[in-house]
Amino acid sequence: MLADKIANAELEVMRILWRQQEPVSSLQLRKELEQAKGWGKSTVLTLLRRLTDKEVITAHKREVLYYSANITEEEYTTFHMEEMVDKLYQGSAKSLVAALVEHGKLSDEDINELSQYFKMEDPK
Amino acid sequence: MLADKIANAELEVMRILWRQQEPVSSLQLRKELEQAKGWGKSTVLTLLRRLTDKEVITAHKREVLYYSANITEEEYTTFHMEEMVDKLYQGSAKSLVAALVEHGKLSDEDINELSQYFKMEDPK
DNA sequence: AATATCAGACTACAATTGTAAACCGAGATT
DNA sequence: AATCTCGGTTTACAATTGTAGTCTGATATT
Repeated sequence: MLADKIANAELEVMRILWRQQEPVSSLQLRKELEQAKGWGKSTVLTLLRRLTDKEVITAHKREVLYYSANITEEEYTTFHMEEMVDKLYQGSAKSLVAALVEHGKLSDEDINELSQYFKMEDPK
Repeated sequence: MLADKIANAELEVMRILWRQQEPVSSLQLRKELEQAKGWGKSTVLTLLRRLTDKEVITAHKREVLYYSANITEEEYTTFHMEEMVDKLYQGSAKSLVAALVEHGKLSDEDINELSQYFKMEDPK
């Protein structure tokens, strides 16, 4: 519902939550993000608050706060993919794929695998 | 060079410039954008100034100012596509295409056409 | 010449974002 | 009891963005 607008920095937080199935404690989030991104404690907590405000995540109180995502990574990803297809390729996913091929972003193997994949799809 | 960060509103301006081959006058840009987006004169001129500052477009003085893009739409599109593949699919264009298929964003026809297209690619 | 018009420059201002310092209250330590 | 620690909250602050009002100088009009 609320893939509203997740800022880039906020997305880093989401990534960690998505990689976990269970709620993640503020402590762990801080540890990972201070490590990975060099962010200070306040920075991480601010991002968590903003995400909570946006209702993208929910906080559960225990000894410390635990956070869990309200949207799955796939929901978010899909949402943005569509946005980009609309924005950059006027809604034509085909154009996007064609452009990927043009620019050599798909290797021969990729194309082979995808061809196979295509055949299996749409069993209609 | 400078696909730096084109804001969404600025992108609307770029679209018009890209659809034209020749430089476009401020007057025409204003007319089209006031029409299409309901923006006021100052808004359009501000966007033009910001794009000029970012060196994404160049202004040429005549009777009025004429603007032309410094990057092509394709350059911009490619840039952002890559960004998204990295950001959402850890650099795997294949995953992106697979997701498009999963989500039914590619019709049977699309897939057929693309299969053909694939075969013709990579003549290596 | 006096004045109206209008393109373009300058200024504005709230919302969002990246990044964090300051502070506060409860539990741990002396 | 006094103090230290440390999660969590509040406040901060510059940059970017969306959106535009105001000012200025040149050209057009009377």
